[in-house]
Amino acid sequence: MTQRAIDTEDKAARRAAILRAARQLYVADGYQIPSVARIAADAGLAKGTVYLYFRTKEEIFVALLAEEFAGLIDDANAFFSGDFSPADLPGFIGRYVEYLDTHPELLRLDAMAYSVLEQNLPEAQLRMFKLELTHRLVEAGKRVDMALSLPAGRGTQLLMRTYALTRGLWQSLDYPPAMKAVLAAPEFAPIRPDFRTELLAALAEYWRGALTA
Amino acid sequence: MTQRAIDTEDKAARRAAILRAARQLYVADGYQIPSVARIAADAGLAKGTVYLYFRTKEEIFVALLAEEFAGLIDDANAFFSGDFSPADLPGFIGRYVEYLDTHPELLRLDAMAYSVLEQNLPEAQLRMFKLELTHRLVEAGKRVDMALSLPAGRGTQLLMRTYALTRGLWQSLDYPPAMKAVLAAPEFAPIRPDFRTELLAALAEYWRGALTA
Amino acid sequence: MTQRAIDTEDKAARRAAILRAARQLYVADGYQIPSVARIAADAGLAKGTVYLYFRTKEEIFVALLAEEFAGLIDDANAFFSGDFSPADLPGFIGRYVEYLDTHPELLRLDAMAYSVLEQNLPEAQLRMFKLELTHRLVEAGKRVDMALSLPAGRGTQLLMRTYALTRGLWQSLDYPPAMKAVLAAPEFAPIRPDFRTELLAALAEYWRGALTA
Amino acid sequence: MTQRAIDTEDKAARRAAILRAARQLYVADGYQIPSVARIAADAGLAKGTVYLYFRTKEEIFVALLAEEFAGLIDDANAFFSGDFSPADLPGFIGRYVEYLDTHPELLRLDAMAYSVLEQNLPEAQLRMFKLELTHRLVEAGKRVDMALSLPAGRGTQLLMRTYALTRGLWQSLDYPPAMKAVLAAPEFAPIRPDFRTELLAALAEYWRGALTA
DNA sequence: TATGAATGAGTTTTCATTCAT
DNA sequence: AATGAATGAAAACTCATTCAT
Repeated sequence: MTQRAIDTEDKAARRAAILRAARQLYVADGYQIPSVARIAADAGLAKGTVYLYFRTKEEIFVALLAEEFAGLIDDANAFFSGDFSPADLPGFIGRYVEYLDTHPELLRLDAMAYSVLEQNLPEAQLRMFKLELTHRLVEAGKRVDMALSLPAGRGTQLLMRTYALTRGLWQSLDYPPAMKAVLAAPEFAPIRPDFRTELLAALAEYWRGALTA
Repeated sequence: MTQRAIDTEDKAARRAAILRAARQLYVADGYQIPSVARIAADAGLAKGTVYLYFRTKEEIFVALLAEEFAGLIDDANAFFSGDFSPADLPGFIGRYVEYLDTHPELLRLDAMAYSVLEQNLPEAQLRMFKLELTHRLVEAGKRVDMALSLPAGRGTQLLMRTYALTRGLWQSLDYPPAMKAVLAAPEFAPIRPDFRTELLAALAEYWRGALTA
Repeated sequence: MTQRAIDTEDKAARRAAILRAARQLYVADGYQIPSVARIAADAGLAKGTVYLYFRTKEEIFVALLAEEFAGLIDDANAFFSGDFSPADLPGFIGRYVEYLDTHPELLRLDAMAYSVLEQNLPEAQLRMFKLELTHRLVEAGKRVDMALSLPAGRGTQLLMRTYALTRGLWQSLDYPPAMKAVLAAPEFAPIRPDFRTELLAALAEYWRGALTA
Repeated sequence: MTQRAIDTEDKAARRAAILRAARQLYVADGYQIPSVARIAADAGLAKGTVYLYFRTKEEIFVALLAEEFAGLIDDANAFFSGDFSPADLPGFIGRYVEYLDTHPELLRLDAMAYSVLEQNLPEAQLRMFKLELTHRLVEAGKRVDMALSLPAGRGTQLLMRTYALTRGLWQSLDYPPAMKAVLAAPEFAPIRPDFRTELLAALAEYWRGALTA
């Protein structure tokens, strides 16, 4: 990859390579943010080149998060696009959990977002990220409103609360690899239910409460 | 503070001074973990002295977290101690939210727990922390079981899910000071409801769904 | 050992306990100089107490070295005390090597002497150490002179050169435990003869040359 | 030195500058290993730059030692290269002592080798260092074998013992600058012969004994 | 005498970012 | 555009020594 990326397509490929390397290393390293040097090496680029595509390291990870969230919301959108009746709700929840299950880095990156990224990111970039996210979320909320005949804004609210429950449970139930063995001991059983099962149950309860008059 | 902490009481005071300094700096610094040097200076001690009371920096913050959680759970316990009828549930939720409101650093410290502490903390210390937490939680869960005539274990489950929703919402709705002005703009309204109001509403929905046959 | 050491005997016992602990830890730690805290703990004393017996940490190790050297020289003295004919020389060398073999910390402490102790030790203390050593050495040299009918001073010279060859070979042939496995590979054979064998051979050659007209 | 070392030659110059600074400071500091910060400053580089050329501080000093030894052995090789008769042996010893005399840091660095480097150096690096050293030594040994018609391996042995005697005498006779004045007193005369004279005499004795049937 | 609490100097290494080439 | 050499701030932790009790 010594050649120069002249046209837009090449540039997008470089950018994507950086993001891919960042994601892969983040996961491989046990969810420690990798150094720029490693990301660059993994993407087959020089360190300086990374800074032609992202102004700071945080920007890389924000872009990653944006991608992840976009994927999650798009998937929800797709579900609510077609015909939908309230009876399909369990199907939605199931698919949502399924999506999270097949995108394991999403919730891990997310846990980093609050405590690390938002603190160091220049305001303008955080603003952009949040704005895009809001747009997508509101858009998805509207579809929920329609699908379930809810008052305007209610869908967005439900989705936010759904995601809040999700991220909260994840952080309560996910542990670093080294801890897993330790927590397998029976005295920890109460705090070690399976994340997926727990999330399904909790979301079912929440939605039931939310949609009950 | 050239005086020496000889007896147990004085030592506890020193320990408390370190924790106080750590907590205060963490909040003042915009939720960045402060350096040991700053903690020591703030506590009026030399750097080395801090290491007489805590083996590592992480240990300081784990102790802080343990304190915070203990306070929260104790408060819940107190509520469920006396006579309690299911009709008092809104009162419980209200008090819970109130407690969080008067202990603003709790959720901020908590956000650090997953991403920072669990990665760096020696296994033995993390284990102790989790074990104590589990004990308290299970104990509180039992009281909930009794108060609401629930099957064994259900109370713990409800409390965990309640806290998950809480921490998830907090991370979605809390922003660094610098961002608050930016997000006051109307286009961000959907993602900027007041945390307290939002939490009350979301918990009401969750508990309603959870306790509904 | 909480009692106070009032009389001289008790004091000597304390001092000896410190030296014993220092020697033992030095050997146990793979020849790293242990911290004063560990020495104190191992000797059953408080840290501060160690400083009642030795002004600095270096002083402890110099005292240790002095003990070791005294033992070595005394042993040589004992050998040359009785009737002695030049034909007994191989016996002397054998006994000398034997002594080193049964006092494995001697040469290890010695290797530390030049590079560490002599640099940090206050002049007065180093002076005392060297003076005592010189006295013993000259005394032993005199016995050698007599035993072998050598001109005055020659025995001291021979002993110094003997020890020089010894310490030099030791440093060339001794390795940290971790390296021993590595150096067992055949390509290192030339630099890995057995120390004892090598020393015996080298000393035999040296003395032969030295006593040959 | 804001200029960048792009090509191999410039890089070698940087590396050399670091080594030069390290050597000079080691000697100037009274044979204490200097901090990386001081080495960098002395070499006109930033601290981080040093780590572009050496992975650890120990690596710097091992490189220094390797250079010194290579120089010494090469010099011996040069001597034994041409025609050589056993009668030239005093010439060899003289030249060897001469070389040490003109490279005063060699033996001082060497004293550091055993006690400091071998304890902290990663195994792989120590292995490489020892391997290179062994190769050079064996090579030189072979030349000695040929020159003196000795059985295979005997030359290497003689060289090792020669160096052992050298390093041992050095450590017995070299003192930190502060001590020199003190030891000038007449009572220390027996342990203060001139190193050079002493080494010449001792080596002559050793080689005489070694080559005598 | 004995203790052990307190001190704070001292050092290696990492790594995001810049900028000369 | 791309490179990668150079930078230097930043931070945790150790430990010999002191001295109040």
